[in-house]
Amino acid sequence: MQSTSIMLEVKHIRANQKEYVQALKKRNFEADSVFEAILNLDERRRSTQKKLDEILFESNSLSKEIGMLFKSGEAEKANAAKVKTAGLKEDSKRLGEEMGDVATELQALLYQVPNIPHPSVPAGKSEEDNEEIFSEGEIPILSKSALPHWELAKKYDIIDFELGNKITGAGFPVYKGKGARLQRALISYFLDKNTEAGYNEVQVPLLVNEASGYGTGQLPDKEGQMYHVGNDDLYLIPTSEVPLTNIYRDDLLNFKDLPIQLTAYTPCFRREAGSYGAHVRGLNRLHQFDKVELVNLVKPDDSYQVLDAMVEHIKTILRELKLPYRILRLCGGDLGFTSALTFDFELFSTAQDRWLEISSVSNFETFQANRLKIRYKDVDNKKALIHTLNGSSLALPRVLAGILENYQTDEGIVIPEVLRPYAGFDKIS
RNA sequence: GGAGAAAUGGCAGAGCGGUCGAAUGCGGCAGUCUUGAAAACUGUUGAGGGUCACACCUCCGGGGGUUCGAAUCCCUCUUUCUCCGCCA
Repeated sequence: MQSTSIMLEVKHIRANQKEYVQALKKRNFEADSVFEAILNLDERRRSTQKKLDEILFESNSLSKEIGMLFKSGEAEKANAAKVKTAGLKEDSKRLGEEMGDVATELQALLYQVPNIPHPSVPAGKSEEDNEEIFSEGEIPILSKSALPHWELAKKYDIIDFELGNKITGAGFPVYKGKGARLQRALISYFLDKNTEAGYNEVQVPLLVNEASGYGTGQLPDKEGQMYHVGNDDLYLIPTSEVPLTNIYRDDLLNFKDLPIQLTAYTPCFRREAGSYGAHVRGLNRLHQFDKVELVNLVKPDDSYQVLDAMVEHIKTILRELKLPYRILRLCGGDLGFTSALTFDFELFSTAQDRWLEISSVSNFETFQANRLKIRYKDVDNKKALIHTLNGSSLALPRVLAGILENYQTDEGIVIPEVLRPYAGFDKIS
C-alpha cells in the first residue's frame, strides 16, 4: 500500500463532526464511533509527534555539539557526550514506531468513511428512492414483432455473444461488421462532442498499480470488482476515471491551470461478481465494455457549476441521438462511496421495457483529491485541495442496445442521423 | 532478458560524513527604471507537520542499515539513461 500522508480531512471532521454524522445518516452510515476513534487517534498522533520532536531536537543539538567538540580537539568531552545519546536513540526509535502504528491505524479508519453527501441528496435505502429530476425524448411505439437487442444482434449478425464465450467467457462479446463499425462510430462521435466542449483527449494505460486504485477509491472498497494481474500486481481498470484522475496524483497545481478537463476512450473491465440472471442478458452487463469518460479537476468554488455543465453536456448528446432518457438524483443509499452528489442518466430500452444506466455524473469534492493529494495554489498563494468530478459520456454497450431497440423497423435498424457520417451507412439490414 | 551509469528544489546542476533544506544558473513573484513593454538592477521564491505567532520536527527516488551525526558510506527495491539481445 502506498504511504499517503495523514489525511488533511481530520481537521474537517473535528470542525464539523455533528454535521457530518447527520449527513452520513442519509447514506445509512453510522459515523459516531468511527469519528470518535479517529479524533482520539489523531489526538494521540499529535501528542506522540510532539514528544518525538522534542527528543529529536535534543539529539540533534547533542550531535552538533559533539561535532564541534571533535573539531576543536576536545575528544574526551565529545566521547562523554556520546554516552548521553544512547537513551535518546532508544526513545526516538520507540516513539517512531508508535507514530507509525498510530498513523496506519488512523488511515485505516479514515478509509472506512464514505464521502459526505451533498445537502440535496435525498435520504433513502436503495435505487427505489432515487429521485427523478428530468426526462426527455420520445419513447417509440414498436411493432409487435419488435425484438430485444440480443435478438437483433443475432438477426443481423452484428454482435456474437457465443463467440465471446468461446474465446474468453461470458460477458465478453465479439462485435462484427456493422456492429463493430457502429461501436467505433459512437466512440468517435462522443470524443468529438467532448473535444468541442473543451475537453482534452488523452489515451491512458488500461492497467494501473495499487496506489492508483487507492487514489480514486476503488481500493480497498471495491477490491473484488477489479481484475487483478497477480504476476505484476496490477489491476485492469474498471473505468478510465482511475488512470485519468491519477495523472495528477501528488501534484500541486497552479490556479491558472484549472479547470483541467479530460476525456478518454477506454475499454473497462469489471468482474461483476454475484450478478447473474435474466437482467444481465445481452449488452446489459458485461465484463469488458467500452466507455468514453469525462474528468474535471476544478477549484472548489466551481465544482457544482461544472457538475451542472456536465449534465447539460450529456443531455445534448442524448438529444442529438434522439434517445429517450431520464435523469436521477441518487439517494444516500445508492450513492457511491466516494461521491458527494451523483446524477445517473438512464436510457429507456423499449424492447425490454426497462431503464438502463448509461452515465453516472459525480462530484467527489475533495474526497479523491485528498487521497490523491491533488492541491492547487490560489491567487493568494493559499494551498487547498481541488475538487474532482467525472461522468461517462457515454457507456457504449447500453447506448448501442438502446439504438438497436429503439431504432428498429421492419426494414432494419435505422442509424441515428448524427452517427451516419461516422458509421458510413444509414441502416443495418 | 544481459552489461554498465544515474536518481538532489518548477527546470538545469553543484555538493560525496558535521550549522546543507541544500551553492550557482534559468524560470516564477515583487520592486526600481520606463508613457507602456523589453533589457538592466534589487529583493524574494520547495513541501509537510506543529504553533495564536515563533520555536521545533520531517523530507535530497522508496524502504532498511552503519554512525553521536547521512544528500553524502553500505544493503535492497523502483525508475531513468547508454550499450547488447529480442520484438509490435
